[in-house]
Amino acid sequence: MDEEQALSAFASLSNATRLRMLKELVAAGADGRCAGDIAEAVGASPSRASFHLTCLAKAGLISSSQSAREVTYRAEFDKIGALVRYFLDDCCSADAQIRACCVDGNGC
Amino acid sequence: MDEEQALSAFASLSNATRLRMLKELVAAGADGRCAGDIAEAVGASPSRASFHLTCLAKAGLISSSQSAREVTYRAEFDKIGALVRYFLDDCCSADAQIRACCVDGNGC
DNA sequence: CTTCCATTTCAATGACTCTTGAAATACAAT
DNA sequence: ATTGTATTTCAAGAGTCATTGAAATGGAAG
Repeated sequence: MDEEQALSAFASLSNATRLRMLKELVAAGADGRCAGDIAEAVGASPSRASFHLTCLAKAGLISSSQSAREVTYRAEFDKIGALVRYFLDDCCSADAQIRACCVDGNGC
Repeated sequence: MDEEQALSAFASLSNATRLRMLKELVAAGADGRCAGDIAEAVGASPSRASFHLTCLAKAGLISSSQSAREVTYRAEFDKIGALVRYFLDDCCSADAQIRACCVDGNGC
């Protein structure tokens, strides 16, 4: 993960529709979910859903695969973890207070 | 931390100038740094620096205090940690693989 | 082969974001 | 008082992003 990828990922996460889509896909696990289901889950029109899913995919946070006429999207768990790690280590200098906050959740 | 705050925070982090500013401020620790120093560190004009610092402050990731004619900005360590925690817990369903990735950094 | 379904692409529009330089504010020093 | 320094505010312009609905693609089923 480099700065450019991180910026793209953060831009993806700065939109409510996309954040909810990612949430749906993480919850769906390794099997993922097809485009139409995700669209319905977040209340987006097909074209709007496609737009935002493409954005998340370009950022590397999700991936897609086609089978028959359905397109299945999946969360890229490693990439998501790598983003958090990049942020904690490279942007936040591996600061102990920040890490304690987000790992233990001790009163932050 | 709620969704609206997280979206605002992610939007703040999606710009290179601001991401670098945050990095400077985390590295600077609790004492923070004054606006001019931050501007110089990231290579931004005064007005551009002010614009981006205001953006980070509105998102709650940094705070400011004025003394004489200098304005000192500081990273809000707790808020930064809370953002990461919100992302891991609420957006990523506290997923174990993602957490392992970002905490241990085991091969992600 | 025609119709249906899932999804993407496209074009148009409006809204937002970023940058720039100039002007304004506010304080300190001479 | 005047000058200088630190920072913010403002207005204009370019660029990017989001939404909409219509059209296109491509596979499945009758």
